[in-house]
Amino acid sequence: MSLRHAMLGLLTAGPASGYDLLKVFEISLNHVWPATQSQVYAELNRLAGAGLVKAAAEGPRGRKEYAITETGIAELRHWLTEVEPQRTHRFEALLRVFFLSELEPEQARTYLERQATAAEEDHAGLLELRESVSQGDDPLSLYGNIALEWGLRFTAMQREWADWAAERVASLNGLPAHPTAAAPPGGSPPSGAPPADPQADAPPAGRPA
Amino acid sequence: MSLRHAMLGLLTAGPASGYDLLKVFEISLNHVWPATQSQVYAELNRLAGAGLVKAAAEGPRGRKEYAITETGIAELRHWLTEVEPQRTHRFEALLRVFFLSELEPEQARTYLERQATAAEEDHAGLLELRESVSQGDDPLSLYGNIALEWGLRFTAMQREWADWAAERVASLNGLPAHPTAAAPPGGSPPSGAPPADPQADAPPAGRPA
DNA sequence: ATCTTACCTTCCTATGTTGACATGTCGCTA
DNA sequence: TAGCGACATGTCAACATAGGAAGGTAAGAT
Repeated sequence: MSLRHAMLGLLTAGPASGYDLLKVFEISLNHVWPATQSQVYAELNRLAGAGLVKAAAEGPRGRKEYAITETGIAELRHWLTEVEPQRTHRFEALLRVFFLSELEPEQARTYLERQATAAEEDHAGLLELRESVSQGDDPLSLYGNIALEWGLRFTAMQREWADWAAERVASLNGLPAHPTAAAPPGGSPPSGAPPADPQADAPPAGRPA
Repeated sequence: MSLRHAMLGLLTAGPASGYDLLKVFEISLNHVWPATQSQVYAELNRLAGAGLVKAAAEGPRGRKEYAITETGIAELRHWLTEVEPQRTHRFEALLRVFFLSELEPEQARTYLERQATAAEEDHAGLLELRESVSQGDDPLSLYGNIALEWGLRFTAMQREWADWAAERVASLNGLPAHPTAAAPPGGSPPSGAPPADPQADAPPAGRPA
């Protein structure tokens, strides 16, 4: 039940309405723990029923603000410290890789290259995000920055892996080499984007001691 | 509906029963796309109803083998090439990071250190897996290797990030430095484990061009 | 000969998740 | 002042996921 705790966590920053929380989910939590409107409102009512949050104020258009209670904070802390995080994840993009042998090698390479592009776009988006919040008057909190850093490293890793994999598929199938990533339509090379892997044959992951 | 396609994908390797598929999910697909028994059997029936697989044989103990049909293969290819992979993921371990400010810095560091340990264990498990399959008579298929490489890079990244984050939390809160990872109980340093980040202040992710 | 351990499927309940639909309010502006 | 867009909540049906109970069969070990 992570949704519940995500909402409790958001409410520690101050009272908010379902609508407010929804915005946060859409904007900043979307790639970490997506939630829909129906989930948020329903969970808010359950949370209130369980005494973990309480209605704090009523606003203009039927707006209802909720605040986290002491019980709610205790529950959040308990979750953070005592409950084991779930270890299994679902990676649809990776699942597909297992079955890429059903396609022609060139199609497989196309798929991997698309993954690389997508990862690079995500990476660029996060870099922008970092800039925009750094310029605000108060710097992102420590933990916000740590989470952002995770995103940067993850997207960089994805990009490098997909590039490596695409090249491997190509070279093992005698496909013509691609012109080392067609220059982006913008013109000058974007700085801050993770560079492609230098060599394609030696995976750098399981490093020697 | 990725479960459906995962099952189709597995059936391209040859006919199998629900039980067989279940084993594959438990053993090799568990960290990519977990599935339960109730899901697998139910989906198999739906798949058969939709003509994407067909009952191929009846075995000893009520065992029913299914084989993928032409329609099924076409559907799998369609999914691989035409359907956009889902871009949003749920990372519970990362979600928690957003709310770590609710804890004492030392507790937050403990959490991050546990993440680092878990990532290292996962990494070690994958290295073992790679050894065990490399020693088998036929090498893992190209795409199996590519997926495995993803896992190795992912766990290495997680480990490095968590180490970095734990140190950052400590240093920004004046916590005593830990003795650079207590020596593992085994004795000699394990080779193959990803090394800790050299310096703790300069995140290497958003590399300059 | 019996016992245990896999093998193998079906059914059930509870919970989580999605997407759509329904409903209404307030503030701005053409 | 009419209309539009943002604000704001609620409900519903369908599907996905988790976990377990129940039931039975075959093979191998003691």
